[in-house]
Amino acid sequence: MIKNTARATIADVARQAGVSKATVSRFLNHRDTLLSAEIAERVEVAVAQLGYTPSPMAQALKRGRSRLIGLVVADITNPYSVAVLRGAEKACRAAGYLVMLFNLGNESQRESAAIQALLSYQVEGFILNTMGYDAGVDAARCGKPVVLVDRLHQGLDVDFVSLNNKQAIDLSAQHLLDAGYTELLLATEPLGGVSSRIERSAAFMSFIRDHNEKVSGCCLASDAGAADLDQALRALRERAKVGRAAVISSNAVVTLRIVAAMARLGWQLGADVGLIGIDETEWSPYVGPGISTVSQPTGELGRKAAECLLDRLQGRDVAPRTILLPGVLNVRGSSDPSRR
Amino acid sequence: MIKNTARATIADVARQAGVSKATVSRFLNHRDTLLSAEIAERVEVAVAQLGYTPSPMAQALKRGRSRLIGLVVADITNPYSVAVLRGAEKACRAAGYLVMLFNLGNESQRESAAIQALLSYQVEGFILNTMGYDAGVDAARCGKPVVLVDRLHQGLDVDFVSLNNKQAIDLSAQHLLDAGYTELLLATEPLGGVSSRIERSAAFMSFIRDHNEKVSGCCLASDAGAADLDQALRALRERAKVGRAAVISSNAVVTLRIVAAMARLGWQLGADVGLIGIDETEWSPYVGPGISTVSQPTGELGRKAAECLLDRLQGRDVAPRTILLPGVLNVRGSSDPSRR
DNA sequence: TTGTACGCGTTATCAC
DNA sequence: GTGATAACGCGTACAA
Repeated sequence: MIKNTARATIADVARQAGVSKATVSRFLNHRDTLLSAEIAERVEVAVAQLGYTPSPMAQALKRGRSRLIGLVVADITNPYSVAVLRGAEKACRAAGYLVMLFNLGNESQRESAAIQALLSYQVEGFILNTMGYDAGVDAARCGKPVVLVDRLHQGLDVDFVSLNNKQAIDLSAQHLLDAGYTELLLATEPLGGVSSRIERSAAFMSFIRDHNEKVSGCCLASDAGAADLDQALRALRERAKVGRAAVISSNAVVTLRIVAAMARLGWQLGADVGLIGIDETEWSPYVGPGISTVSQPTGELGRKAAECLLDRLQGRDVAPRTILLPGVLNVRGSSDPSRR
Repeated sequence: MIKNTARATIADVARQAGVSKATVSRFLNHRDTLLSAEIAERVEVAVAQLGYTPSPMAQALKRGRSRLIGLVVADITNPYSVAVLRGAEKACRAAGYLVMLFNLGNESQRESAAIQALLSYQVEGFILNTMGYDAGVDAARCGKPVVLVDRLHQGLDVDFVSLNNKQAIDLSAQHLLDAGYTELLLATEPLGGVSSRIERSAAFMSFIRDHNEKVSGCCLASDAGAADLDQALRALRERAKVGRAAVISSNAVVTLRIVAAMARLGWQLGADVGLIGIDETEWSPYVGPGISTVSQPTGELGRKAAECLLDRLQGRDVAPRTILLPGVLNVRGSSDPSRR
């Protein structure tokens, strides 16, 4: 194994090229500030020979710019977060930034610690997809730009990128209604101040109110155990005696819980109880008769988030923007038994 | 919104406490080197008042230690990688290290760039779950410890943590055999020099040889399109005229492809063709009659990888270790039609 | 156009 | 015990 080949420093390059460090630095940073072509040549060669790359650490220390962006996700296990992450990371990389990822593993009390850690590494801005228990505030307080994804933070008036929750819920509910389901249940994780959950519930209740002659429904916001969920589904079907019952699940995690409950109850997806879930996944088409979904434009959400941030990093100081992207309906057997 | 509160520096603390920077530094780093209790008190108070935290950047610059670990994954979309990542990140964090994640998005040519980027941020070591196209070598060349997860790199003799592929394949094949399947197919992505794929294929062929009186089988290593996969499955079933046919898929991605093919062909999982996949997923129990799997101890794999690295970071210089963890069988309907 | 000298925030080595 | 001081690798006034 070859030994510790210490990284070449700017001093090494300077020596090799027979110039001063300042000259090398200038060559690297502002090539426009014309240096004699001959010197430039010499430096260029030296850089190539030594395989020199500037130390971002030292650069960050000197100018405060680290070319680092902090990305905090509540739960990396959630495919939604990963998909958004991919889009954001790609956009940041294209702009010459490196993303430092911090995963909370659903321990929201670690949020402040995460921000602090990232802050200490001089990240220039944040993309936050977290619970928002007053942690993003720390970031904003330091004057670093912040973009929120999917979840608003109380008292934080910054750029926000998200699925258009109202549109997505309306799309789902209207589809269910069109498919002949009349008794609806929105299943979500406990609201707990998470804006997307709250918005989806509100949109759902609003839809129900607006269509109360044709359909009725209610919300189940809980992390309740299996027994409780089974009970809720039984009750739902009970209520639907005259019509047909269906569930809208507010994300992929909940969708899987509903599927598990249906399996326990021995009910057929679509036939016994309809189901449509927000969040498209790779497995949606293959579970039972296929699970209907509303796909989020996750890659695009991530890209937009990154764009907002980069925008501000380049100095544009505009009013906080809210970017809402529409979901797309994927109809499958779980909301249309005729399909299988 | 409150303005740019610049981070407090060690100099600020020193001034506030009426001591020198050196004293503050000593207080922070080696508290053992006794300082007068009175001074220690003063510094402690000043640190608290100013909410001072050392700048990892400056520390890294000075001592070369960044408390950063570079983690490169081939594809963050792969749940396996994410699960390993979680385990590793947790262990690193517990040891006071921050993980910098780099996702290749399956563009293996970016591997070298990733290592370079991470290297420039002075990461102290690497955990690599990548194709291994001679990139880890860069890392090792710099004398930084490297741990490989799941995939060996040619010419890189370092710590290696992985599923025991032979055990996992034997477990799968034996189970299929016990369940009455006699014509087996191992479906994998193109081998392409990826050690885990190669090992799984080899273990499979070895199993077939060792049990050739009871069972026969072959490998399908391809990223072939839908038509080709369908064709391969038809051929498989053809060969199994006298007995029953089953597929072992070498990871979750391939499992989903097989499921899709079965759906296209209108065949029943388990009854028409058996299936068992390496990699347990959250959806396995709910696709068709449930998909049998071999779960990898992903969290543990990540933890072990981190431990190996931290070990060397603390100076232990031992011979490269190979840690193989066993898989666990989850029998479901896809390999045991009686279950549903 | 190019080089010198200083400072970014730390830590380590010396004196005191 | 404690305080100057130099250095880590870099960027940039300033002088030349």
